[in-house]
Amino acid sequence: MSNFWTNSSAALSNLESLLESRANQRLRSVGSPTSSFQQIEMTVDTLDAEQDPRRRHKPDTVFFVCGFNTMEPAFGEVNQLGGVFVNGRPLPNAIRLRIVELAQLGIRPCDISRQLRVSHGCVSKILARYNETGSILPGAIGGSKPRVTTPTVVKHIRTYKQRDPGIFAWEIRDRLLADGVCDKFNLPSVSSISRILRNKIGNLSQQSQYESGKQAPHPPPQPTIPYNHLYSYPTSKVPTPPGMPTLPGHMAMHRIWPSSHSVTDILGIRSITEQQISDSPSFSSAKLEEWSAINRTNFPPAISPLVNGVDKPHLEPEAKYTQTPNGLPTVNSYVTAPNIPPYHPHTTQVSPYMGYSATTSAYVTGPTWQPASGSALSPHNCDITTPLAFKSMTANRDAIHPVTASAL
DNA sequence: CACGTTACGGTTGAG
DNA sequence: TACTCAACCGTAACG
Repeated sequence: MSNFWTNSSAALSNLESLLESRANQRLRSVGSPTSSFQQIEMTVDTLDAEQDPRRRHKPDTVFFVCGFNTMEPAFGEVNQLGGVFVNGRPLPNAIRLRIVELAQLGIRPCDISRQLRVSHGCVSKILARYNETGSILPGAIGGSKPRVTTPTVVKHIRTYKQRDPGIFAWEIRDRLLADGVCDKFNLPSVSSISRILRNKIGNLSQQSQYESGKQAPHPPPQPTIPYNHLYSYPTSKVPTPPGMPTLPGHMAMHRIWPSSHSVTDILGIRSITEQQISDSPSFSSAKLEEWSAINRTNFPPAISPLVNGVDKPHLEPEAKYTQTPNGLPTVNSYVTAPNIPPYHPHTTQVSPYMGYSATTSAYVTGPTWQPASGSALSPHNCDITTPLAFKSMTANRDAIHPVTASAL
């Protein structure tokens, strides 16, 4: 264990210098800091929007770089570790990814917490979620539960009322349960049923009194989709990625996590591998299997070879998000600061100017460029840089995301 | 000291 | 359009 710790620390150290020089080189190559930041912002916003259709028209919490964006600047708070966060909003994907990557390198959560200046509870939560779902991404925020009184339920209520105009709302409720139309979780309240009877069915009972004698008996209500199905994100909200088989109903019961949303895909591995395959017929399919064979459940941090190599099966939980195959973060691409600035617990409202730009990855810290405000605070400014996992992938990634790459 | 859990104050977005 | 409410968030504190 201690060996691993030593090794990973050394590796990390080497990697830091490697990436720092690489990032600095890139920054020089793109010109002014302004253009760099703007490019990063564009890239990051696009990527996040692609990852989460619910944010498609609205960027995630944006840590706008002061003076680089005409939009309203975001403000953050400083936690006890000196990291900047926005209350109520998820950490940027870059940070989330870093957490997972560092854990994969065998770095202890407490150390990750300190390095990234994220509370240990948050680190714990993100790692636990990653272990469970394979995704680093936050859950879907906001929205409402699906309505209980679905058209199917209303239809059945109508049927009951037609068959027995004198039926009470509570009896309807019982029958909905008994017939399997609803379960205890999505059973409408008596008041809801009354409201349906009043508003949606109206004079039906009266009408059916006249007609019931003539009508053929209604077929018994067919048990319909259980609530779980309803409560899980409706499949209509889960666009099936191109080339991905549509999930069978029982699969949709779970929160589907398309692999397009996995760390692997966020990092662009699939794109890379696919590209390699298409570009090079000789690319062994075993390579792909290699990726996919690495099961997330074999997550022991010190053992699992690559966080980025952990590909998610297509049927993993969490269907809320979609992501383009190139849902690539620029995680590995932020300029590191040689030293972590001291924690200044002055005000609780600071502008995370030098922070990670926005949502996904790319964030730039350190002395490369200083904001006009002179704020030394950099959210999650840390001295850990790129994971080892993708060292060999960077060239390919650059090709895939020229904008992102050029910004760094 | 490390870490899992939870209360809290906050944001978000469908209904 | 404004509001509600239940989902989520990360932090801080506790054990």
